Amino acid sequence: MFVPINPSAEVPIYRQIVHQVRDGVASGAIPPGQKLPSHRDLAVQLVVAPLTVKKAYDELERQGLVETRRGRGSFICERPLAPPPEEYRAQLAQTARRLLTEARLAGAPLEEVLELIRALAREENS
Amino acid sequence: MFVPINPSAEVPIYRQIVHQVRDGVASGAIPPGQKLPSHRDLAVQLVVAPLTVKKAYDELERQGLVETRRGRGSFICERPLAPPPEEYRAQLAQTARRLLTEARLAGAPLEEVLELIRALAREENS
Amino acid sequence: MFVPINPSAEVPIYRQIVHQVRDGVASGAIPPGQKLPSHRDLAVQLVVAPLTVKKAYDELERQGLVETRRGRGSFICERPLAPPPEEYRAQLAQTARRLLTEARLAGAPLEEVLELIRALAREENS
Amino acid sequence: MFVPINPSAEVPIYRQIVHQVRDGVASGAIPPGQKLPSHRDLAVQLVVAPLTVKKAYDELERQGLVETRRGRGSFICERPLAPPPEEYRAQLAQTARRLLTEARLAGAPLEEVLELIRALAREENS
DNA sequence: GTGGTCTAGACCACC
DNA sequence: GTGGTCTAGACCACG
Repeated sequence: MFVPINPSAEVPIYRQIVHQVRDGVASGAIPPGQKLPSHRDLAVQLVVAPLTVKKAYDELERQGLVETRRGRGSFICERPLAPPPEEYRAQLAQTARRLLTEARLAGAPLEEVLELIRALAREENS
Repeated sequence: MFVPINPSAEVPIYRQIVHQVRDGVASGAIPPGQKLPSHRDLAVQLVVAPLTVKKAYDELERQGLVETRRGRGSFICERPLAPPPEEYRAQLAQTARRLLTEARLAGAPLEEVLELIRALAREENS
Repeated sequence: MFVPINPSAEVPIYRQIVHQVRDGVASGAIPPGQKLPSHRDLAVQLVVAPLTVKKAYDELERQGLVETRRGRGSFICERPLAPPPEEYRAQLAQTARRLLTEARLAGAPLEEVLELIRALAREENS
Repeated sequence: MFVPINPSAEVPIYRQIVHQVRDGVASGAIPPGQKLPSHRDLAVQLVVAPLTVKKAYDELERQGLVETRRGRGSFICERPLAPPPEEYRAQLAQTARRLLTEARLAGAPLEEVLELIRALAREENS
């Protein structure tokens, strides 16, 4: 369920974990209500410090994606999240813009970018 | 030609500068061979330390997008880049994946993402 | 493990540090996986500014010889390098050519150059 | 007789010119007594500033390799140079050491380095 | 004037 | 404690 962490990557370890959970939820791989591993267990599995996993879970809780019940563990929220309306669209546009820039510099035409996205979407739905 | 820096943004200042130049080249706003401002001048213009601009220029040079001639200044390369084929496509796919994740969590359907990209592409071509 | 820096040498300090590490790895004096001193500590030891050591470490990382883990430190890569095949041989030939030129102008015959190299090789292997 | 200058190279232009002359003399391509082009002519040919060529000629004169006669031009000295004994051997050893380091990191065995040098020596003598 | 390097100190995020 | 970034100023070599 979790893929290995890259400790040399530029994005901090705790955020790599956050992304993994968010991706899992967005793609449906992790269903609402699902119990997450204890931060200690996940730390062992990912070969990182327990505090680091804890920080990721805290971040997810702050984002309203995860709920922690004392003595029970951490769970994906049933109604995962209220999409913050405007701000999020802006973020979306910015990521899209970066994608376009990268594509241009790599010499990939627009149509190829669109096809790439369609392919990824199909892949995650299957 | 350069837009203001956001010194409190999460992405480091030097990288904001890198992105501005890359975006400019990708969109055609900065033509090949164009001389960039001296790193000192740009530092004044952007209200940052000269070393910070220097670091951005160094990075761009390492990426093969910019060429520096001592005593002359820095210039956009004539043939801006030998696209590192595999590696870059992987990067592209990863950015695309992040875009999809963000869209899903924001509740935006696939078609809306595709339309957003098309709109941005049109906008930059006009 | 590190020898003193010559701050008045023509070759920049940060590159002297790069060379020391490269030499150490090439000769086997610094084994793969070895942790390097923190750039602050090494700065104290070599009596240079921390940023200068940092610049050297960054360069080594770009060369694929060193791997940096945030909050952990910098380490010699386990499989130190994927030798960039062509480019590196060209560099080798160029250095060899400079050696020959220097030898000729110093009046040293070819055989003496060869013997010098053999002697250095023996010395480092012992 | 002169090969193009690389204005983006790390080694300064004037020194690239110095090297070209030194190499030419060492290999015999430029015979003693040979007249060098005027610094203005060479500047045109190499597409650099006249002052830069002048600086290279000055350097060569300081090294005792070139002699300038006012109104006549610059000439390679008849008895090109008194080899500064000790200092130069030390320099030689240092260059040899760098060659060995590069070779090791490129994975080239000692014998290959020796053969490379022999090949270059043959090449220049032919 | 331009880039190349270096310094001494600061603040922050991460582990 | 560790790396990551930034600053403000300095000096030098180059063109």
